[in-house]
Amino acid sequence: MPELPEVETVMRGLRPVFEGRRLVRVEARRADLRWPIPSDLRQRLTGAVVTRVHRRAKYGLVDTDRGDTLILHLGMSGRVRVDPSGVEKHDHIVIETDEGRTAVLNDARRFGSVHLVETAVLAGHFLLKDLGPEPLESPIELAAAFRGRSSPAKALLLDQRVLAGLGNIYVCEALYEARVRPQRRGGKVTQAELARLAAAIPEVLGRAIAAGGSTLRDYRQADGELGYFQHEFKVYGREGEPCVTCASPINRIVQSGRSSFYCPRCQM
DNA sequence: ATGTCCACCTGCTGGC
DNA sequence: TGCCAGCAGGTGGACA
Repeated sequence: MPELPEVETVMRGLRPVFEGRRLVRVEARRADLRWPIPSDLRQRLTGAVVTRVHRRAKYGLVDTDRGDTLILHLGMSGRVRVDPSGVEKHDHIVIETDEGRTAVLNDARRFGSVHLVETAVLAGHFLLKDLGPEPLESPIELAAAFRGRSSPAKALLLDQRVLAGLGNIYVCEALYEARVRPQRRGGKVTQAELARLAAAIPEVLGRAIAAGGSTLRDYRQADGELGYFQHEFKVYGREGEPCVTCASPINRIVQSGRSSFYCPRCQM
C-alpha cells in the first residue's frame, strides 16, 4: 500500500481528524516497530495540540504546538484506521483527540516506524536528511542523477535520494508511460526519455492520489483499505497479460530482489 | 563513491 | 486439512 500517493491519502484523511485538535490519549502497544518507539511518546504528545498534518516523501508528519513532530512511516504493510470499530491484531499505536476521534496505526510486518523529533531540527533527522526532491512540488530534473550511471533506471528511480516518494509500483508504471525499460542503464537513458520520465512521474502519482482521494469519503468507515488505483495499473502485477497499448504479454523480471513489470514491445 | 545483497517481519496464495 | 515455497507496496546497513 504505502508509496507517496498512499501516504498522501492517509495524511489527507488524518488532517481533518487531527489538525487543531488536542491529543488526549496516546498509547504505544509495543516497544518497537522497525525502530524503537520513543519511550516518551505518550508524555510528549498527550495534551499537545496538532498544528499541522503533512508529508515528506513516504513519511507522514504531525506537528504539535509543543515544537515536536511525529514522524510516521508505514513500511510495507502499515495502515491507519480512523475511528475503528474495534481492536485488531497488529494495532500498535492509538491516538485519541479531544473530540473523541481515534487514529490507529496497524502494521503487521512492522517495517514501519514512529519517531518524535523537534520540529526545528526535523529536516536534519537521519531518516529525512538525504531525501531528494518531492516529485510533485517542482519540475523533475533527472539528468544529473542518471548521467554516467551504470545502475538500471529502475534502481535510480527507487533511490530516495534521487526522487523522494517513488516505490516499486509507481516506478514500474512511470517507466511504462515513458517507454523506458526498467533494466536500461541510467547513463544510456536519452534526454528525450528523461523528459518523458519527468512528465510521467507526476502524472502517474497525481492520478493515483486522485484515485486514493476518491476513497476519502469512506475513510472514516473503519478498515482504511485503500488502493483503488490498482485497477488502473498498466504493467504492475500484470505478468503475461496483454499490454494496454500493443497487446504484447507483459514481462516480469527480478531486479535486486524485486519484481519489475514492463512491456517488451513498448519499452526499449 | 558506486553497486549489490541481506535482513527485518507477518500474512496470503497456490501447489502437492 | 496440513505443509511448504514463494511472494508482497521499504530501506538501513553491510559488504565488495
